Amino acid sequence: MSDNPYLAHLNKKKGGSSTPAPELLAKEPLFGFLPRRVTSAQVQRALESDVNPFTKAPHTAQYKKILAARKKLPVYAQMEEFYKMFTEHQIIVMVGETGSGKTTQIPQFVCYSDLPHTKGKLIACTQPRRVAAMSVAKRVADEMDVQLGEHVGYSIRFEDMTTPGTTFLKYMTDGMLLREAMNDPLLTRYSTIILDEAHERTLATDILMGLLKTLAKQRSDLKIIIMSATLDAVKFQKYFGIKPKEGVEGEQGIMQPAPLFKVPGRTHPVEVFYTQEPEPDYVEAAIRTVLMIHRAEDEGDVLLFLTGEEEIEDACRKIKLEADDLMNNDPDSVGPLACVPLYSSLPPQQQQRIFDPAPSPRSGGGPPGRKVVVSTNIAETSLTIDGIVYVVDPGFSKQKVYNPRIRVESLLVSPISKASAQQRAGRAGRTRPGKCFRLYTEKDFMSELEEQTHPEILKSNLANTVLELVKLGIKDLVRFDYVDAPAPETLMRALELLNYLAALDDDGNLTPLGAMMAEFPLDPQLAKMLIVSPEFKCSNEILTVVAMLSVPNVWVRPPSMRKEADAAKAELTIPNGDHLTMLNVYNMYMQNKYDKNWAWQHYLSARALAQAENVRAQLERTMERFEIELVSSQDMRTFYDNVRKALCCGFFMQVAHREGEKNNYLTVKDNQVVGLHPSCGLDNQPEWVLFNEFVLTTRPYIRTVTDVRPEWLLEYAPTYFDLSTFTDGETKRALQRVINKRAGKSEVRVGSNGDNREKKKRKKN
DNA sequence: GAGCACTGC
Repeated sequence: MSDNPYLAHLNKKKGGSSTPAPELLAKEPLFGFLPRRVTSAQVQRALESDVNPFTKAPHTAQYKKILAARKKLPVYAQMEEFYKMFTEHQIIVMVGETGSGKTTQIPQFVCYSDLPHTKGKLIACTQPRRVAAMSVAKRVADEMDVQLGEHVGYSIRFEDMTTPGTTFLKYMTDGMLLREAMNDPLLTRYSTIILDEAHERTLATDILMGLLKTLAKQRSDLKIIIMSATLDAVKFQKYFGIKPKEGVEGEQGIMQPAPLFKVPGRTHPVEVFYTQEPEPDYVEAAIRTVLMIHRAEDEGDVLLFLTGEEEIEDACRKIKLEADDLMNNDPDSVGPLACVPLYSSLPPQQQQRIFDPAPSPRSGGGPPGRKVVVSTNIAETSLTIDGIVYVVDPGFSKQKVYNPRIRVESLLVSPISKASAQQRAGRAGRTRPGKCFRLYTEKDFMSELEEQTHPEILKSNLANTVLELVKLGIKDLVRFDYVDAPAPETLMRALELLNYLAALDDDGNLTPLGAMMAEFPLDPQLAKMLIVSPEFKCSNEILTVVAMLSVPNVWVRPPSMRKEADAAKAELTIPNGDHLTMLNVYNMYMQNKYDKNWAWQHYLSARALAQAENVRAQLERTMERFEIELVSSQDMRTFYDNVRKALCCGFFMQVAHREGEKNNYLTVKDNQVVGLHPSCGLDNQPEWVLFNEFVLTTRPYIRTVTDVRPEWLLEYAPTYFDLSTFTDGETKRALQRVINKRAGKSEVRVGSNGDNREKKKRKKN
């Protein structure tokens, strides 16, 4: 038997169902607990104990206080039902609406059943976002009366707040668990894995669901809980269903859906209103509705959902102007209004303003003030604002769309799903009964909106994901058991890219280079150029470029100071490439670190630059692990050329050739007509450019662009630039000329005809 | 001569 002290006792006594002596329980609250066979009565007794069963320290007064609050959570009342289901099944789907306490309580329930601390195992609970993983872990550590980072911890990128050997309950981002799976495909450290917020369908959660479904068959000791919102539960139940007679010849197993554990939420009712007719201009209608609420509805704050920064800032200005007018015209019935914008690129300090209280009445006894938060989707999932009573939902959000044919992800304002509309409405009922005004007709809601928002896996470029899956040992990507399978063309595009980058061989097997690439938290193109950069004596520089490309835009351009911002940018610009400018910006930032105001004075985001520093350090550690040298060229004549050459090794598939005159480029092979983005710092329009991204806004643009030489492309990516694979056109002819010229040059050396001399002469002019 | 919905490694 194991060295489990509780079990050891049990074996001596033969049978542990009789109630143990109180003195024993006082010292060993977990006495008599059988792993995975505990009852809610046992657990409740342990919870009431004066001794912490995990630390053996006496419980604090705070513990008792929190416990009293926990007992009021809906999920607490269903503890017995939970243990019964958990004991009997390997996989459970759980539905718990907001306020049910599922995220904090269920993992603790599992701890008492798994007793992971006696077996050196852990329980993992994944979250789609870092802040959630951190804050929930803190809360649960308090509830369990332990230090955060000891028995209960969290693990997110850049921060591992766990103690190996001590931590047995770990909250983590879904991406982190996926990373761990790449090095331990059986996830042997875990006794139970809980995927929380599965309905959000992040890429990582979707891949994890596929892995866990397979893993459940290989590891009978592993338990899995999928926690989600109501609408998705049936889909997950079916996906994780089992055929009882699977494998038995001649038997047609009947699919048994995974059991559902359902816990009610604790929210207030929200009354939903629709418009009679469709609204032609949703922004105008939204502003009108907010003002109507302000004039006619009882006290309570308003949350308005719009799609982006510009729209939000614009709406805030208009609402403020009109609300001030209303108040001045009718001070006895209309109170003051504060309008607060909210979107992710807003500095944290300004984001905090959403938590400010509503303005007070202008005079004692006057009409109350009201706060209006105008937000992107960030307020739908990531941030909750208490005190919201009214929600205005125009029914749109910006959504990512991926077009595998031209390999471009773009953002498109699109109608939201029913699930999303429901989530938005719910934001009105967190503190008291509320109202939701939908700026579309009920008929449109019923018949036009999709049930669910498309999962990320259907909207993304999967190059990264495919590399991860191959690293995970998934052989047949097309037949992998996805919850929702991506378009075959998306997978083909990803495989093609990875093959050109030599991460996969022609049979789709991972190459040693690909295995290394998969270890970097980067897109494959970036990982590739980082790994090859020592060959060009510029790994220090490429590491910086890669870090800068991994963080949000560092340039700040306030609408009122565009000229100044552009001038500041011009001073830092390196004329033959935006990538080189990024390198320069980072180096200048590091040189001026003693000056706290440097970033601000140069219209740069200090936050983004600090992030780049952080990413750079993390990538540097991974490079050390693989003994990839950090080197720089001392020769200033070749310094930037080396960087440009290394860029070609990763991004040779993202090259465009100038055709015709003003700002007209054609992407190589895909033949998309694009223009240099206005933010581009190139001083002329070079014939060949390499770009980091292709964006589709008012017209197709390429952004973050560097001037490259066609000779480099032919030399470092001969397979991709094999001319027999090109369609006829100016690009092919231009490349052919380069090849002819090179051949000609070598012929000149052996003494050649006048044609080549003629060509050389032309080139000089 | 334009923009950055939101996450994550």
